[in-house]
Amino acid sequence: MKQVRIKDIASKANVSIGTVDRVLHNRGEVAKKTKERVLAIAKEMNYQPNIVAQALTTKKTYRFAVLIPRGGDDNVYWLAHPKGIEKAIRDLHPFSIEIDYRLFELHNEADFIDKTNEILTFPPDGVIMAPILKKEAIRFCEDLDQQRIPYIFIDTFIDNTNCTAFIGEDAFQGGRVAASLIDFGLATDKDILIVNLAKDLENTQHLNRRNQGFLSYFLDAGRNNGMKITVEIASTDQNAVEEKMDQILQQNPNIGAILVSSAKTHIIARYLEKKRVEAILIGYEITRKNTDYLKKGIIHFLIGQKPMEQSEKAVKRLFEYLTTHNITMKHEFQPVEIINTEVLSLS
Amino acid sequence: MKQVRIKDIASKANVSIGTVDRVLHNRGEVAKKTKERVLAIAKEMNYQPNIVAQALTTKKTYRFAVLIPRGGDDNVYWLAHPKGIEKAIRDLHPFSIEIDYRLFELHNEADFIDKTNEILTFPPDGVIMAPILKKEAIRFCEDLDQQRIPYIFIDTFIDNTNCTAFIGEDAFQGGRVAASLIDFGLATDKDILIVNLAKDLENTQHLNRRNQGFLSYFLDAGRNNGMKITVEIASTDQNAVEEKMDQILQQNPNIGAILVSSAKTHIIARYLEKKRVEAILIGYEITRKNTDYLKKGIIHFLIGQKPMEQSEKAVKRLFEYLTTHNITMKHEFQPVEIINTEVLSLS
DNA sequence: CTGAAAGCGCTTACAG
DNA sequence: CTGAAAGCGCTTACAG
Repeated sequence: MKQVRIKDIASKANVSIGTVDRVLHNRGEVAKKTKERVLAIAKEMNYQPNIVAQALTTKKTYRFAVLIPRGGDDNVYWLAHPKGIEKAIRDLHPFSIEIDYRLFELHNEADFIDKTNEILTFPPDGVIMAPILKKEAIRFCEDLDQQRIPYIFIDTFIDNTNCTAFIGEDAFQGGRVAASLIDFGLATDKDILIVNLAKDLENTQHLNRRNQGFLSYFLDAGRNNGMKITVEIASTDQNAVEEKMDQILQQNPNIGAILVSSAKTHIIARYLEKKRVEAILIGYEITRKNTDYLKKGIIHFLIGQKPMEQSEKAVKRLFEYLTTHNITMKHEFQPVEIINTEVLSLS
Repeated sequence: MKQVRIKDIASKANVSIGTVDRVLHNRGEVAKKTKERVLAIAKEMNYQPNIVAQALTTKKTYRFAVLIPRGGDDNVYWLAHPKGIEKAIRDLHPFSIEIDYRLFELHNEADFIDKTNEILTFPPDGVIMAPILKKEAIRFCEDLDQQRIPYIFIDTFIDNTNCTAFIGEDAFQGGRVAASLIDFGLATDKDILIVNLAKDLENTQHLNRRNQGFLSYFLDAGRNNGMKITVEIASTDQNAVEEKMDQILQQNPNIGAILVSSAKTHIIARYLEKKRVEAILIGYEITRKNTDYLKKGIIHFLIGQKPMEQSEKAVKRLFEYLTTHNITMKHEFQPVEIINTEVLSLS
């Protein structure tokens, strides 16, 4: 079981270590026959490069491009990802990784495309991306495939691409978790309101999966037998929200709990606070605006999808892939976490 | 800011690199004057060894002793720690770490002392320990100090030792989290029963902190204004538990929720199941026996202290300390997690 | 007490 | 197309 070195391969294949290296790295200039022989032997001996020696000689700095939406005070979810990336870089010390952040404006296709083009020109050793804009992302993946640059998806998954890995939330399960919390805290005869609150139907697929999970919980096992009412609010404008919510609550006086399927939970929280409506409120994402209402007791629970951990894993997987060509797990669902004020005060 | 090598120190000090190495590693055979000169220069140039080169030449395998209680089917908490350790070792690849597990029988002082002596004889490069038996642990720490072997505490902290770091649960906060969940699900006029269920008062300090946290929550903010009743059950024998619980519940018919402050929650769960008592039940630790009752809906939530993560961090910290002498964080409280059936099905 | 040389496993010019 | 040599930063005998 001891380490196989290129030296061992070389002597077995009757060539020099230089030739083995050329074969292993596909740098050409090797006779087809030799190449095949070396490859066969390497495989047979189960050669794994010593990445310590590699690091020492090349002193290579891996360059990763990170293509995600720009975070901000109103979008702390995406602000968290870079923190996870920095954590991974620390963990990977003393190997050297350089991150090239390309942050695009949410919902701005042109900006997204610009950023992808920038990435293609430097180009990086690997890409970590949130393929939120599906059409544009697929196009980009094709370009990356052509340049043989590996890429990992975070947050959102797209089928039929050659992504090295995907790391993200199991949205369906996230919905079930939200449901189980409401089920625990709500009287069984009360109604539940599901609010889909998102500008431009952003990320609808994700939100739909959450809602499916939410409803599936009650179909399977829930004690609650009140109505489940769903409402779409396409604007986050406070007035629009108020008007709509007033109307719904008036028509359904028996509502005892509200689920917001997106990170915009704080908007409904603000409404409940202003109108002094007593109801259980549960939503998604540990953003500042949300946690403020959590602390006030207006939001009862938040379901978090651990963005830091997602990005941290993405960097580690990509590095592992580049150094060893191993893929640990193609699809990895990050378990969600249940957050309330008390858990929050610890982190 | 580029890397300083021993070569740079050597030329500045007008000695050979061999001498620099001898000084840096305290291997003697160096004139006092030279030694001081080299040390001064190294410090001035802020020399940091290149651990990649180091690893390549020495092929050193770090040996860590792990002194924790033996896990088992009835003690899955301690079974989880080795998993975290293995995870850390994988993450630290290609550096080589060898773990020497010294698992002692809980509450067996003689066994604990035996194991500490075994550790002192081989001896390891560092120790990760759960200093549960305070007196014996302090004695051991003194021996380690003398041999200049660094040690990290997990699970339990002891003051006035030279431990490199501590990683564990914030038990007080864990109690608050449990309280907040009961507060969410329980009618405000119902009573709450706190069960301290532990053989031989094991780990009482930890359990006490949890209970203090639990009660502090209701003093601070809770909506519940029922009674808080505490009962000690010193035996985990099913009959003893039944008798005691029968008595308590008869005397206090208004109890709506039960908190078990230890991992023995499943014993109360079994009681509730058998007697068909309807009550909210919350406890600690994600053990198999507990999660079985979680799935049945008899335990509603478990508070987990992420044992795997604790041990994983311990290994990484110790390795970091040995290679760089940096201490990232002396005390690190692992945030607790809220677990119910739905979250569980993800992990 | 000190220095010079060899070697860890790999990559990178360079010579043929 | 292929091999031999130098070098990454460090440690380890060995010679003096």
